[in-house]
Amino acid sequence: MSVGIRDVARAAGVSTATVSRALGRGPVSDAVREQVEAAVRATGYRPNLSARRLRSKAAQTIGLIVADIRNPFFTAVSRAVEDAAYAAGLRVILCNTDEDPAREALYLRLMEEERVTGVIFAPTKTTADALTADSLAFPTVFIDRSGLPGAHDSVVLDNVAAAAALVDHLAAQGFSRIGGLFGSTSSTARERQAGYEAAMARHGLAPLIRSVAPNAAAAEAESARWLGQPDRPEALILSNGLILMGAVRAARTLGLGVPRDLALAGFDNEPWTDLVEPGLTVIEQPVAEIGAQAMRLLFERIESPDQPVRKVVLSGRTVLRGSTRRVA
Amino acid sequence: MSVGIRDVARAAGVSTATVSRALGRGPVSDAVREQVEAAVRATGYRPNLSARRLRSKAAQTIGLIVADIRNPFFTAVSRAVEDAAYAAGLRVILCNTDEDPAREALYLRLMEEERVTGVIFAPTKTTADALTADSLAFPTVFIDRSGLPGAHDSVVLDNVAAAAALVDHLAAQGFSRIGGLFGSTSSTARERQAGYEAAMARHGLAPLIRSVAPNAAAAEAESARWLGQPDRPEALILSNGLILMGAVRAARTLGLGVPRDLALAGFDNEPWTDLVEPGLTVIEQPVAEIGAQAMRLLFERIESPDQPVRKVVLSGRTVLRGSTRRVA
DNA sequence: CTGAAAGCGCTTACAG
DNA sequence: CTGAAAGCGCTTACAG
Repeated sequence: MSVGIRDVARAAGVSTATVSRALGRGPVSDAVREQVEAAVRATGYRPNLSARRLRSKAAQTIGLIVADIRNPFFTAVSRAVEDAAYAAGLRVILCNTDEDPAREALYLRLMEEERVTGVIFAPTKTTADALTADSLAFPTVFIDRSGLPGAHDSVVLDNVAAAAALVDHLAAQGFSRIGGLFGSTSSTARERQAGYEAAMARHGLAPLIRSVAPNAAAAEAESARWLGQPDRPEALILSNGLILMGAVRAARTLGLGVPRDLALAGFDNEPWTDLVEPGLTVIEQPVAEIGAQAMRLLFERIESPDQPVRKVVLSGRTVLRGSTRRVA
Repeated sequence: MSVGIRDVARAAGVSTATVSRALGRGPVSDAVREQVEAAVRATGYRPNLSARRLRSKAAQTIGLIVADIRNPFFTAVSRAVEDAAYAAGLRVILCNTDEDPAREALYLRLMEEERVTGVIFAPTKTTADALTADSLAFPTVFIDRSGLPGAHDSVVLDNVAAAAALVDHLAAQGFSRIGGLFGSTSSTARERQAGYEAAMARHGLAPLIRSVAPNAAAAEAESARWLGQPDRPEALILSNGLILMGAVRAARTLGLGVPRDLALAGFDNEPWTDLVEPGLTVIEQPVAEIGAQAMRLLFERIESPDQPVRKVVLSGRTVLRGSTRRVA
């Protein structure tokens, strides 16, 4: 029924070992290689990847575990990862945890069972804090988020500097009641919060902090509560694109004009942020670079398992738009 | 080094066959099952999925091949597919073709080599038209797009009706120079174009049609050329969310007010479409339902390979917003 | 309910 | 460069 390597061998008049070599990079004569290729075409043979992986003990697979595939940041990063992986002849298993530690555990177990070559992972803070250098059975690079210091290779944004840049800009525009709404699940949100706090202190301003599940619906609800209060902030910093969207919706619903009644600045230069009036000031992350660097670190870790742990910190770019312009 | 089923068997004092049964749904005594589970915990055993798949000839895997993962429509559908798959104990391989027939061929081949249980596929028109009922070695459900009539199960929108609804609305608002910008790669764009043409004819209006690669950059460029002409349309229908975004950008750049200088209506109720002023009129697709129905068709096809081909046609919902309001 | 044995479809030393 | 044979780590008839 299904055609296997034996059928190809028979058709080509060679052994299965030779077929295997001809299809891989083994040493075979040109004449034999052509015979084998003809036999493959004639039989419609497709190698069984499960058998190949089992025997060769090389899964040729990398796992990509992201926190939320609806977040364009992760879609963009994952495209960069996939491009690099397929260019290197590796397949990608994409997993989506929804910021849920239970699902993270599930997928990490799956990675073990797949015997993956390596993993790129954006963990929740809960999971990251529990993972020591030797808790993972495969080479792993953290992305967007870091874990215990020195435990894992990682590629992250300079979150402290980026958040501070937003505060500096708002302060320079004359805003002083600057609030910060940060995600509750990631080390990255904490770092952005720390950068915010440090910068606020530097400007002699009192910090106004709330945290929220990093999705648009939760952010909208929390923003609406906050902005509905009489002593509401006059400017808001939002720690990612989803939270930024939630805040924009809340401002709309409450009838707050941006930036007249409320200035807005956030993270992630998503395609819609320059389309909503008057344009949203954001930190743009080098998404393609993050994905590419993560793959580079992963490949190098696979090559040299014992090399020191590395952390690549990339700078964000501040994109100034109308949402933070001081209205006289 | 790595712990295998033999190590577990030894630790539990049973045969490997018994371990295999205890881990699966084989008949084993409760006492033995507990011993085995204890041995699994003690040894840290993780089954090798490649070996399991090879031996059992059940990949427990479905392939999901989408045209563009940057398109939120496909991200949304893929989440629905994944939820259903993981609930059924199946893994998902997600592939992204970028509307490129060469990449589609590559991934279809990969699906064969993985011996997948089934595939959900959003093909380009080029590939769809080349795929007869028996050209695929695995059960397949087309999604968002259909192929040769009766060749494959599919879940699609009622594209003709949806496009007509947009034309009807614009015509009712008094617009007559209504243009249509459609994607160039999918059967779906063609159907939307057909619905547009029929409705225009019904209203006694002359069709104005252009087509473009279905991405924001190409759509922006084409829209800018079109809208820069003196006899430009006074209203535009855009065949998906990416093209809609491109058109919005072009209108911005040209300084055309919406809807004063240009009315805009499109497909896909993406989160940003109600945020850009004055809100964009769109057809909302039942994305979760599309994913869930596709999985249902796929499961039923796997169950009953010889049942008749089915096509599920879902209705879109017209969401009216300011972008199509007639300004006196 | 349990075990011994065969075998899924490949690749890879080992010889030649 | 090529072939015969072993074996990757499981599951599954086949017996009992």
